[in-house]
Amino acid sequence: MKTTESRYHKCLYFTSNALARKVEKLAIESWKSVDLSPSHAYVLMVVLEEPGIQPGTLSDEMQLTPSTITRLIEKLEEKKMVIRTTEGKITNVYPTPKAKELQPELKSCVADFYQRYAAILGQKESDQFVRTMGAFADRL
Amino acid sequence: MKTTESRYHKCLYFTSNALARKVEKLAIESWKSVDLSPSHAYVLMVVLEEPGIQPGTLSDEMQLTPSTITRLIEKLEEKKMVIRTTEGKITNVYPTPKAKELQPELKSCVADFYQRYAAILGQKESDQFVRTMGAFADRL
DNA sequence: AAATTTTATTTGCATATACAAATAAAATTC
DNA sequence: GAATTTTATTTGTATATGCAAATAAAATTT
Repeated sequence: MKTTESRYHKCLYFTSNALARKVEKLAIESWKSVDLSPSHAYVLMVVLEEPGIQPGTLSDEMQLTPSTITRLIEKLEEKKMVIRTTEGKITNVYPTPKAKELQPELKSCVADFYQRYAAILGQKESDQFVRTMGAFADRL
Repeated sequence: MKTTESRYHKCLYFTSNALARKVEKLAIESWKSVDLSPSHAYVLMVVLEEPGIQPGTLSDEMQLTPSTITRLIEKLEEKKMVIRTTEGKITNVYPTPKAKELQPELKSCVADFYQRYAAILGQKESDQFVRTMGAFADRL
């Protein structure tokens, strides 16, 4: 009897990547309606909640490198969702009116995404799982 | 009081990606000694365990797309770690003697990686966590 | 206040991955 | 057995992300 299908399923590397890829797919579906990737949508939502936030703060909060944040913001700027103002060495990122209009829709994407995975994984179980995963991630 | 640092930490999208990025970094360290990325090392290890394995099987097992598997194999071929033989529409991937020599070293990288995260997260806790994560990933 | 160091951001480049299309062979249907 | 469909793999292209270097401004030191 072959057991190939579970050969590396016990490894943290394999498993965390496989999970992230599957979650990514699910998330893409949920944010399709706003024509934004999940990453872009998250950045935008943070900017909406904290207008004028600096890229460095976004980088810290989202645990993405500054260069990645720059690229995400550039794209959002192209889409007229945010504007950047630079004064000296600091940059502030503000949502545009267009982004503010979109905010309810973004919130419904969050809700849709949550519904999707809670439906599959269970509400309590998935909540607990996300908490645990967050705690493990913080420790690494 | 600001709570920005945990704003999206409750979301499966954010958390699974953050975890995967951190695990990736840890894994890169562990495989540095064999000059292979974790993905390449995993493919190679599967090929070593199952010489002649087909790309499609690797794709199924590793839950990566066929095109990604092709690229990973190409790189391993450049590094003279595997050879491909094609007969009709099927391709078989075999480890080279060089790869076979490296096998013990690869195994010690796996062990090193496990040690690293078990040291941080705890052995039992991390084992349990990986099992849980695998189960959730399978359900998605 | 000039020189140095630190901080914030962006840019250049590299890598991993995916999707869709292309290719080509095998299997199935008629 | 010819035509069609399915299967296996590769290729072209796009995206997300990171690291290291470049820029440039602010803060600190001397």
